[in-house]
Amino acid sequence: MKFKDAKNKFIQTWGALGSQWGINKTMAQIHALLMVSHEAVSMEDIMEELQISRGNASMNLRALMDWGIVYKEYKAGERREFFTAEKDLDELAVKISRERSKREIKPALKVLKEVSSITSDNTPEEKHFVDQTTKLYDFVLKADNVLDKMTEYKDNWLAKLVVKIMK
Amino acid sequence: MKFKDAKNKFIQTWGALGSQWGINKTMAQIHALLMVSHEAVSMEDIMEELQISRGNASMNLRALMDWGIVYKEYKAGERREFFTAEKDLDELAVKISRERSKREIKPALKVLKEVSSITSDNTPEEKHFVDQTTKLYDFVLKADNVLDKMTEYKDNWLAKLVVKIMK
DNA sequence: ATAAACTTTCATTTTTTATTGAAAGTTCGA
DNA sequence: TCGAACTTTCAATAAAAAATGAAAGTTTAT
Repeated sequence: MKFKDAKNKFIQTWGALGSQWGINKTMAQIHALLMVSHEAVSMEDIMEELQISRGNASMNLRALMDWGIVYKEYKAGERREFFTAEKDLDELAVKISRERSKREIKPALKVLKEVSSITSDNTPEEKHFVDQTTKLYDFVLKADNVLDKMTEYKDNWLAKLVVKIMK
Repeated sequence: MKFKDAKNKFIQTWGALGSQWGINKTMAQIHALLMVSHEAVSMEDIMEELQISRGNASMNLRALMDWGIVYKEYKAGERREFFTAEKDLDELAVKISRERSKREIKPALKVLKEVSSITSDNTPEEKHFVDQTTKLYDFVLKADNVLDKMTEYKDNWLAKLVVKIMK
């Protein structure tokens, strides 16, 4: 396979993977493109390479920057802006985890806590509801914490996590 | 909050969370409904409770069964089928992880391996591409394995994982 | 073997989500 | 302070995904 084909295949695959995980295809593709780009890329070049409109490029770049995984870069003597992706994969994992936790998990936890706190009439149905949502709350909270620690400690996560949990 | 409201809120929230993670809303809602249902529920009741069509219910129940997290149940003397969800959250996590790995991660890994194996002309651009995709392959492979072990060992995952990795 | 009771399928329609592109906004140099 | 070079916004449009519902399929009791 030639470089150009490989690059394209990578971008397409990353885009498809993104969709399956609730990230829009173009956003994932831009990210893919920047990840494997040696140097910062201009918006014009992103539009050209991915065959997308200016507005689409602008909005998705903004979203990626909001996620903290793409950065603007300025080149001396150049008016336009260039973009690079976070290329350190540990760092990338940390940022994605943090954002998803903040945006999705934490709000879900809040609701779980709320709904599991109804004062039950103690019909078997209600008891089961309270029991199940309470378990779910505990489970999600625990998972969220583990993920938080794992990413916080990066490479070292296993050792440090053991210490943290043991003590 | 009353039971009915709490139940509804839970179903809506679970559905929204599903969408954000690439699972269709109705599928997640049916799953939510079954999770907090004391007893197995008929298709008719699911349709009624979620206000969805027969076709929709049928297709999403099928999908949930394909994921291995919803089961058919037959009641003595009843013609129609009833459905229940996997309620053990560890088991649920295992099944979801396994399926996502099989359906999404493994195919992505295959592509990553493929594109990182191009014979580079050694332009800096190509070198960076190969380098980055190789790192990504290693990273995803490692993450996939950790998740696999974590879910395989369930409760005990930390202790066993330490043993596994140490030796 | 038939029909009632139920489920699945899938072409069509609806809803949701993403994209476009042109107008408005911004920044910078002269 | 003007205008060129660039970016952002957002109403309109397009594309993708999900839902409908009626016909076809299946199962079971008689």
